[in-house]
Amino acid sequence: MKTSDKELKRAGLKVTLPRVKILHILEQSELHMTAEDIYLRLIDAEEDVGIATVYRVLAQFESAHLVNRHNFDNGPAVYELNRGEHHDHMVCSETGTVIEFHDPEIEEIQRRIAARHGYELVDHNLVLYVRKQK
Amino acid sequence: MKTSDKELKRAGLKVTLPRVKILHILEQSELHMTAEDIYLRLIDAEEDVGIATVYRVLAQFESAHLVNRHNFDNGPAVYELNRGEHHDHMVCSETGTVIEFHDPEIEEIQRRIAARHGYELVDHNLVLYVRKQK
DNA sequence: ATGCCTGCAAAGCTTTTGCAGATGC
DNA sequence: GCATCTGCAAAAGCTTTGCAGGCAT
Repeated sequence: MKTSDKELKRAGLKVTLPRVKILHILEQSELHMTAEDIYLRLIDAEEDVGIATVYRVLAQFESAHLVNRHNFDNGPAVYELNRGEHHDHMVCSETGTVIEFHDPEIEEIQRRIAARHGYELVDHNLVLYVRKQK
Repeated sequence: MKTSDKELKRAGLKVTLPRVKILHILEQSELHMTAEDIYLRLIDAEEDVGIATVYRVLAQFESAHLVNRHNFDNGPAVYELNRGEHHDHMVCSETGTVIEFHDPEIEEIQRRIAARHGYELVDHNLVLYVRKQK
């Protein structure tokens, strides 16, 4: 049994063709994919999977923490495989390029800000909108 | 002529009843309102304004930097009057309370992170999800 | 065999757009 | 008077849901 199959089992999900295919697509693709991106790849591969199933599977994967979903600005949601290391995103407002980064200092400051208000940090969402330097 | 009328003029917008009403509602309300919230207040006030106009006016206000739009998680977009001082948001994941904060240090670090990748910071979106300390 | 899973189509929800008439300047 | 603006309704874009049949275990 393949490791991706185990990941599905561990998440309490039956090992079905759509789920396996979608997991593989996420593993072998660019970082961020919309449900439609994934759907088109399935069509390309002659797999007969409906867009509704793509959304359902992605929602299940998200609950199981196999993937993370992001809502950049407006536009459709994008999904990325959860590879364990937390990171934030930087989006170029001109080209749409997405860069990932991680900064321990910024995370620490966030914790302090929350604490200053009597809270503890559970999660956060940080997106920098940037432009190429001239 | 009222100051809110001047704000509209300055933005290159004709002073029309829907625009004045929407601006007043934003001035006199809780921090974050959806287009529908605003629409309902207009209905309440017996103003005959369509939801399409609310969206159009809010988009114009956003272009004119009179309001800021945020997309928290999914759900509808929320709008808030631009009162000049930039701030970020902290949302309590248990009560839904929204707290505004501003931290110059975090802004500076963001600028540095962008610069480190050859970009300049245009804007950012930071939301902390927090929980009351025990 | 059974309960979970899927495709299809239809509906849902938020937001945008086309158009003919109304309004501000 | 003329361009801009507005309400209405319809469409668009993304996502969810109901249902009848299919598949994994």
